[in-house]
Amino acid sequence: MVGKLRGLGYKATPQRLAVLEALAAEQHQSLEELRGRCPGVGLVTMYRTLDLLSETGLVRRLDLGDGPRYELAEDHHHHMICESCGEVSEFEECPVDTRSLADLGFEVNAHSLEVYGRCAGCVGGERR
Amino acid sequence: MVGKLRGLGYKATPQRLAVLEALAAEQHQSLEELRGRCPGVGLVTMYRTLDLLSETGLVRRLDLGDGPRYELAEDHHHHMICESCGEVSEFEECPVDTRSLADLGFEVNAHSLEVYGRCAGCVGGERR
DNA sequence: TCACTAACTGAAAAATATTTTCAACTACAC
DNA sequence: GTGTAGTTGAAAATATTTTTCAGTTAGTGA
Ligand SMILES: [Zn+2]
Ligand SMILES: [Zn+2]
Ligand SMILES: [Zn+2]
Ligand SMILES: [Zn+2]
Repeated sequence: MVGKLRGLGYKATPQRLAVLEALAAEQHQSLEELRGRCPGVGLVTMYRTLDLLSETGLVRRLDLGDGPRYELAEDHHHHMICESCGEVSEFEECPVDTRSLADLGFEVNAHSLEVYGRCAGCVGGERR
Repeated sequence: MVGKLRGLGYKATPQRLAVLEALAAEQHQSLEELRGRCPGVGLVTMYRTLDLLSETGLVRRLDLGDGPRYELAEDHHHHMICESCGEVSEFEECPVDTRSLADLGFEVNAHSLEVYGRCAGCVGGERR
């Protein structure tokens, strides 16, 4: 990670390392959650660092319904969002086949998929 | 549309009808674009109306990379976003198969998919 | 090891975006 | 028509993000 940053010509500052460490603690954190894990890092630097990490591809910015959230872009995965309890969970098996888009002349680089519904807990049990 | 609103217990005010008409003019508009088509409707009412329409399911709120955008939720479709020229286009054929999520106990209600890459124009031609 | 410099940081201010408040207004059921 | 719950919009409050700029620092190379 540090190597990748430096390879791109960026400095590996303590602030950037702190943000990376905060991101590693949990997926899908909001700016404020990340900030809680990075006392010491200024707000402006949080914004700038998340922008920079997003541009390098190390981090993905998500829109899961509430404000922006961030996660380390380690593997390809998607999100299931429970509309009853709000839980966000991930799944690895990719149910998307974009090959047909090639017929339209579109060259696919990436995709994002979010699935909305009710999680196992809410289906099985109590919550409406 | 008016019927659906009233059926849910909401009033069909001129402001709401104006917003619906603005939405019908073009898909994927930002708040400011919509506002341009609704002179006469106050900013607060724009926010409230778009919230309300999103909740009823008449309208979808999108995140295509820049700020929020809105579209009438008429048919099921997805978006291709060209990373070179920014063009957003739609495609109808749904390349998502969420059946495997049932094995995880998740009850799927809806999904959203965005595909990123380069559009036919940019692939064929000039733009980097 | 040390100095140099481009890159970086953070406080403050500015710019934007969104939500709350509340008094006045109106769609529509009766 | 009347009554009333629902609706509107201006202003104010709040939240979010960007810009500025003077001071700091990581990393390079002597
Ligand atoms: Zn995730
Ligand atoms: Zn996928
Ligand atoms: Zn669309
Ligand atoms: Zn689909």
